Amino acid sequence: MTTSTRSRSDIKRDAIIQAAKQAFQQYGVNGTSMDKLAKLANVSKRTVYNHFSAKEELVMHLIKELWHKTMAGITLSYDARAPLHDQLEALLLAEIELLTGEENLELARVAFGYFFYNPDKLKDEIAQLRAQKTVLSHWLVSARADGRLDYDDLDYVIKELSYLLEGHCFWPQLLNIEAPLDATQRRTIAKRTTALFLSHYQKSA
Amino acid sequence: MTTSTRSRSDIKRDAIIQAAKQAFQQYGVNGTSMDKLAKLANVSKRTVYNHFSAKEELVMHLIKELWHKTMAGITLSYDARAPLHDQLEALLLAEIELLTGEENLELARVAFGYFFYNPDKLKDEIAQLRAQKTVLSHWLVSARADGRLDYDDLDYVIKELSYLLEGHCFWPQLLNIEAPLDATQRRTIAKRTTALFLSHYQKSA
DNA sequence: TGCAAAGTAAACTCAAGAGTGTAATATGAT
DNA sequence: ATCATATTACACTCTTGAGTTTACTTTGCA
Repeated sequence: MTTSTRSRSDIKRDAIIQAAKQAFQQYGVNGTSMDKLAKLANVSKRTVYNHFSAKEELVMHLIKELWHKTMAGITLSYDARAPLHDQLEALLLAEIELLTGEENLELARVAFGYFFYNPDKLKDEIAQLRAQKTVLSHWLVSARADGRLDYDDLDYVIKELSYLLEGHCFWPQLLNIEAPLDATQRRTIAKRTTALFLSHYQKSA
Repeated sequence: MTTSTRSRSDIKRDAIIQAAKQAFQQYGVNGTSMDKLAKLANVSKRTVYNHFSAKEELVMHLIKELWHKTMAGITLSYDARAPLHDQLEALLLAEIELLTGEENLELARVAFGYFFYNPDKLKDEIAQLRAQKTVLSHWLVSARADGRLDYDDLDYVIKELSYLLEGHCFWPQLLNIEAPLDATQRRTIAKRTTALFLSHYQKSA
């Protein structure tokens, strides 16, 4: 059957992609030669080039694939009747799950090694990333409009929250200097960050 | 005079170091060939190798030099009579100056590009870095002992403060996605971070 | 069985980059 | 003037890695 033919090719392709993902994370794009990659994928070098005409193409493919996986974003909107605390905690927890997700870290590591010395290319990507922060910002705006939060600079406040989360969940893991967080630790961070945030910004009637 | 002989050699040496510092930051260690470096330093390649027997030696020299410059740390201790707010703000501002200092960013960029795929080597360096956080931790311990702060987990609280500062002053600048902060911005961050922190942890006797 | 698409192995080209050897030159001290 | 030392230009070796060529094999389908 046609499925089968397509299948063999796809199996090879997947092997290449898997090997690339793993090798690029571990050794970096520059640290992974196409020969090494082919060996890791149990595939001949020529086959690699039959699927991806150049190394750069493979890199880009990976980044985009991982990016789309990560983009399965958060859906949660402001509820005027529920306690602020619970809502924010849930929202932060969702953000944390996103940050700590293996897909996100994988993406970050590959992209990072690739874009570190190409800040111009990087800026465009970051712009897209920032656009995604809208769930949190919607919630913050709604809560303020509802008279339950009191802050003046939305962007700054978003940064405060983001930096707290990223500091705990993203940078140390990206650099492999801290082990990935388990569910309990993630909950704790969501809780404490919520507490810290609300004790400063919740409107004291 | 001997000074003069030493001088010519030193001039060359300095030129090499300057060029390396600048090139390693801009293109990364791997992105800077020794030929390119020699050309940038206006020095023959052979002279580079006369001063540094290998590229790695040059990299290490740079990292150590920058490290020592950065280590001219902060001196500030807890004062039972002064307002908490003023003390913390001053302390944070000092930390911010350290983080945003060109030396620190230079160090970080070079080290980063170098250690990113050597997490093992990196861990040792980080250990030293963490040991330096003692000024802040002394202050926090003293203020709690004096009954003016209320927190349970010192390490966590230090992390909260560090992450807020790093998020604002370090990571974006490291990645060149945000312009360096001017004095006003630095003060603002110190102020707001102090406010956020104290509204949660100051003992409301 | 036979054909077409995909895969394979290995030798190849080409470029770049680390590091060396050497002979000639510049510089500063005596 | 002379001598030691540092610097230079440049050709060289060696290795690595990207991408190609070619001749051969496997696989699955008709």
